Amino acid sequence: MLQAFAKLNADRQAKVLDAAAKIFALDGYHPASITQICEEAKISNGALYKYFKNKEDLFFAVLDRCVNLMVNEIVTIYSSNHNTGLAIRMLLQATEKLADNYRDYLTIYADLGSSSHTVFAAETSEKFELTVSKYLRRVVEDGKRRNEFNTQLDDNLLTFFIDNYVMLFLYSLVSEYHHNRFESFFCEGKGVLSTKEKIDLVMQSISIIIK
Amino acid sequence: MLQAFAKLNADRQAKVLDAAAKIFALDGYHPASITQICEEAKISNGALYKYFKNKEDLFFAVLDRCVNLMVNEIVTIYSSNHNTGLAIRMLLQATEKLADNYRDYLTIYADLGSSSHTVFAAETSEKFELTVSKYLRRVVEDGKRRNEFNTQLDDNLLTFFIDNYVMLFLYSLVSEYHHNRFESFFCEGKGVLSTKEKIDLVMQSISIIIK
Amino acid sequence: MLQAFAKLNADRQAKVLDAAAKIFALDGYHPASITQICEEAKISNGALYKYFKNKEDLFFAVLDRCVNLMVNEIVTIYSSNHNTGLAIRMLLQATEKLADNYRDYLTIYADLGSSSHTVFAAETSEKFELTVSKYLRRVVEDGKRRNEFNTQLDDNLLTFFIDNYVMLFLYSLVSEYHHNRFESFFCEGKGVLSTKEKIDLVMQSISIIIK
Amino acid sequence: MLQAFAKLNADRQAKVLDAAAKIFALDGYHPASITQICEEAKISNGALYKYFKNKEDLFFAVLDRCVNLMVNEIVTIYSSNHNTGLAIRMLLQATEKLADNYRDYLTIYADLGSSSHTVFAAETSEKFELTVSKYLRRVVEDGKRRNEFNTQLDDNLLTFFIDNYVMLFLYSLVSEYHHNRFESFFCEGKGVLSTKEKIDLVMQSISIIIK
DNA sequence: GATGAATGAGCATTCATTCAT
DNA sequence: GATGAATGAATGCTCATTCAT
Repeated sequence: MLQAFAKLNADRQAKVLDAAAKIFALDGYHPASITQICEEAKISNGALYKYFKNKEDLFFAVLDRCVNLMVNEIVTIYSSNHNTGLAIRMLLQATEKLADNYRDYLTIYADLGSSSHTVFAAETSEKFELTVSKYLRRVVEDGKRRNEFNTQLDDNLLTFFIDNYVMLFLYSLVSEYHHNRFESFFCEGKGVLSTKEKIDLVMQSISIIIK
Repeated sequence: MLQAFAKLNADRQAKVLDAAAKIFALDGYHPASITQICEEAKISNGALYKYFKNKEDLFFAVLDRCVNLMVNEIVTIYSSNHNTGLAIRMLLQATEKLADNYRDYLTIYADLGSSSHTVFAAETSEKFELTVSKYLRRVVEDGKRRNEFNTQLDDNLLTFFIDNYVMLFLYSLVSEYHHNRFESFFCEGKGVLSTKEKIDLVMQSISIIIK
Repeated sequence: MLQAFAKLNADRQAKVLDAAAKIFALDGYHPASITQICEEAKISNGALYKYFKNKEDLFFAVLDRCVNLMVNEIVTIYSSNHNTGLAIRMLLQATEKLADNYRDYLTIYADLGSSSHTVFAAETSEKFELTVSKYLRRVVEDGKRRNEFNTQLDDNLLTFFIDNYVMLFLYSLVSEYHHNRFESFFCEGKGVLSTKEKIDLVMQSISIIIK
Repeated sequence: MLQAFAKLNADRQAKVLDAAAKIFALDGYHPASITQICEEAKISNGALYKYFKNKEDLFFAVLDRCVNLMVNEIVTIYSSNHNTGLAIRMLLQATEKLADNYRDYLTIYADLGSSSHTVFAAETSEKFELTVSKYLRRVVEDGKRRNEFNTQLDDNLLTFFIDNYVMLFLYSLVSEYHHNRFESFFCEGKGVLSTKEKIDLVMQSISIIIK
């Protein structure tokens, strides 16, 4: 990101990044075309290159916004103090909210694991994963203190357990492939599960470990 | 896939598809270059277009082989009749074996969820997922019959529960990103978990539901 | 230059290099456009990049041909054995011939001294300069042996002396600027000096040192 | 050059032109970038286009200053009245001084002969060449009057003779290429000739025609 | 008057695909 | 049947120039 972009007002910044996010989410990094992004953002090609050094620089800026949006969403629920089940449900709902408001960013985040994005993944994902796992670790510790778990699994395994669900739930919100996979277990490919129902199913599944 | 390719002997077919798989696995579908694939396969550019209509057609052929290899691996353990824990462990080990012998194909499979591959995912993934979930459903049913579970979760949720672990374990074998995520729960990014240890951790986690 | 170009028959090679030379001569390296060169050569954009790694690679190929053509021309007069005056005149006539048959290459050669071409000059110019100065040194040595000089200047200075004329004569053949400068001394900018006349003037001037 | 530039005080004018000269000298006209020039001159992009109609207009302004600086330098030695040898040496020293104080301008001047600068050469070079050749003609006439020449060459050829040396000496001061060529005659590429030594060599060479 | 953000035509280069041999 | 040379549309990117402020 270059100086010129930092100087833009937040609205215009968001407009450009959202346009880029849209195209990157649709096609992935490599097939996404700068021309298309410029059209979407309604700025000229030259303007984009005043804002960002190159395509990669733009992508990193999108990833940055991506992480910020996601981390913010977690932060809003962070200080809450609920019982284990509710705390987990709130994380799932925060994820749902992200998918509603910032679907493109969430899609990009979910794509970071794919091989063509390996190069970009490292720094980016860590920040979000750290936020989520910090949240979950607190949930686990609080839960243990309150004696709400009915299992002897250590904290690491419990956090891992819950995070797996959160991750695959997140994927199912933005990837057709993962959505289909999710549904295949419950409605034999009829494609009718709403997000609310998915949350309920995840919660039922997680409830194994909760008293 | 065109007639000309079908007529090739199996070895030559495998050589071409393996070469394509290697390049597709490395870069993802779009960045992968036909020229590179031809070089890897030691065939001429023209030959490739005698075998496949276009890049997409080639990719589908790779996906086909991908699914066959993976399904075969599951099929070899299908008829076995073990207690629930061992049956699940065998599935994880089958996955490990795939990563050892056909890493490129497994990588491609793991990439199918990403947005730039959405177009290709539908038909392909279903077949493998179906095989796995059929296997797991039998494991669940057998386990219930033998009263090896200590939970009231219905069959769907149990299958879903186990499959989630299998899926993320699979991802962790081929995606650096998912491998790091996996480790982050257990060794704070020191990057030292072997596949065997990962299997043990997954098994510990899954053991919650087994008596 | 890539393999693909080496495989082309000499005619086609020449056609491509001549087209490139024409454009490079007209505009200089940087302003010259690949598109224009392709049009001139009547080959597709893609073909050019099968033949040469990039614009620079193409330019070096042109420079190579340039030096070869020029060196060849000198070589044809090399073995001759004339008195000093005639030997020098033959060098000037060889240069004239180059300007007639390969004007674009000679133009490019003359441009190598300009700052935007500094990067390319080193290897290229040396070869031609060496050929010329080897020729002139022999002329000087032979002349001295035959006692045809009426000056005590050492061999280096004599060679330098003659080469200066050759160089500026060469420049005057391809650069409007140098042609005008040349004429300014003799016909007050009327622009009427033929190449033959220029050779005569140079020979008159050089004749100072010859008995 | 636009009105706005003419209104600037001389210092500011020089600052802008010197900046432009620096960049033009470094890269040649076409590759030189307006942005870089503005940065060098510490003025805004917009300001430059208030001062000059376009890049070409700016270049002409630089050429104008170029010629003025060079002509001035010659003018300072013009009225002197020395013997032929010294008069010529003074011209070479004036050239050396130009290279010391206004290297960029001298570089640009030396580039005017190259094909990408043909468009700009005409008007510009004439003025300087005229000054030089006027100076040399006077030197030649004075020399003849004083009977200092030992040759029958007519005035034109004598002026041409001397000017050739001056020109190539000038080139050798600003063009690596011509410097190397110069040295190649005297020190076999060891790259050790100082400007003073070059002047001495030129003077030795020219001394052929002086009694 | 001065700024510097915005423009968009133009560039070098790549690559899936075709087709004459 | 097989080859690999040729194609040309499309890409990321640059830069002289304009113009609202």
